[in-house]
Amino acid sequence: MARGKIQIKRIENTTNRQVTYSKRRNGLFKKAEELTVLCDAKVSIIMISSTQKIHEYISPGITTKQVVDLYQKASNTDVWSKQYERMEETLRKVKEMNKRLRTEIRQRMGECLNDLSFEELRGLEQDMDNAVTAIRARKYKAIGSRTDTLRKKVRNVEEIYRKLNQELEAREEDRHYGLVDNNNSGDYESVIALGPRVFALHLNPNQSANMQTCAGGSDLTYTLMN
Amino acid sequence: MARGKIQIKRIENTTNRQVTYSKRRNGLFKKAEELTVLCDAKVSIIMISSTQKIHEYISPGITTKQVVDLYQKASNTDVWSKQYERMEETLRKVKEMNKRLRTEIRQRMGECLNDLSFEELRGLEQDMDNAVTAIRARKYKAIGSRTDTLRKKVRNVEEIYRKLNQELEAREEDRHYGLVDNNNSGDYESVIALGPRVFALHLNPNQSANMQTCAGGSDLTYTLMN
DNA sequence: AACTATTTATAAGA
DNA sequence: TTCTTATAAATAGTT
Repeated sequence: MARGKIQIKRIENTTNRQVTYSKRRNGLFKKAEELTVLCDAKVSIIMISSTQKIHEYISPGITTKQVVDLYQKASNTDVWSKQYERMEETLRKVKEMNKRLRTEIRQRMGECLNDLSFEELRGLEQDMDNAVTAIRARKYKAIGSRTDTLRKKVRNVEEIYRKLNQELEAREEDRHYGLVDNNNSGDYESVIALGPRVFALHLNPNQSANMQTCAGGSDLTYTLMN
Repeated sequence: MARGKIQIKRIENTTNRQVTYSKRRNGLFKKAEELTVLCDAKVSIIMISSTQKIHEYISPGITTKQVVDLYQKASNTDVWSKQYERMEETLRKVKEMNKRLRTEIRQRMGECLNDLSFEELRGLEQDMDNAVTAIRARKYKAIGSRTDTLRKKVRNVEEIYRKLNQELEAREEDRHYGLVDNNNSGDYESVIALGPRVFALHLNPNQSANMQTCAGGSDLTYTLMN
């Protein structure tokens, strides 16, 4: 385009090629800039030189990412980067696995048994029987430990009852001898009712145990095991 | 650049702007093409006009995707972040669901029951019982239809047996009167053993049915129902 | 990187 | 849109 016309074909001389690349790249970017301003357009240029260097132009007021996103949207090409494709594949597989798991659960719930062969049905039944056995065993174990806890609570209550009775009897005896001791003994708080030998233990309904609750008089409140 | 210099600023007249956009776009693409050939480079141009139309140029031998991937790698800009993030989130959720499904299956197999409460255990047991019942019912149904098939096979064998016996007796009678008929009768193939009235029916072991197999003599082979 | 002869791009008009 | 064409801009080859 100056000092002689040139053929549009690869410049074999490396230096010349790189110089021309640099000059024309600037020319291209300048044109892009003018276009941007004159026509109120947005331009993204990405160039890769023969030496694999990357240069870009992007119109002011926009990012390359935005341009590419728009391009992507418009061209309906959203399966691009390798990573994206890999992730899509993974997602597909995980979803597939998910579906299979759901089917298996449904089968284990007694649904969708139509596509099982007789042998598969037999296997599933066997499997389920074993599972039920395991679950039942577990449940019994849970019942057992729950019962143990309850038994301990009962023992705790019985202990409180026993100590209270002891103390009460001791005080009764003391009264016979005209002695009254205001000190508490033992590691529990005791409030002794003056007057008739009646008291109440406030228990939660499910902690009732084998204590009889007597009506009237002062209330005795004990902290039970949880 | 011709017929008078212009200011590089937005062209207010819409028509002029669009005409200039079109002309300069072609110019830009032509320059990009020349650059591609002369300098052995790769160029990607994406342009968005003021009317939001998208045009692109891409050098031969490469795709816009490839250019953008390279650009992404070089600039460390995740152009796809939005979509990528969305997909990542989806993948996370699906994997989470997957994990829960696996746990549920394991529990339904009688494993990993530790983190279930007593009530959950009870519910699971109930559920499993129902499922086992359904599966067992299904199995019995399958057994039923299998038995039906077997019964039909037995009837088929009995029928063959009956016809053979009939024919054999007819022949015995004929022999009494000195007559031998070489024609087969009926829609089945019959091979009559000369000599003692013994024959065998070859059955698959599981198709044994209630036929007694007689030893010795010639074998009669029949095609049984499948 | 600068120069400049020449080619190329293009603004305005048709 | 396309063609024309005068002129601005780009640039190949040189320094």
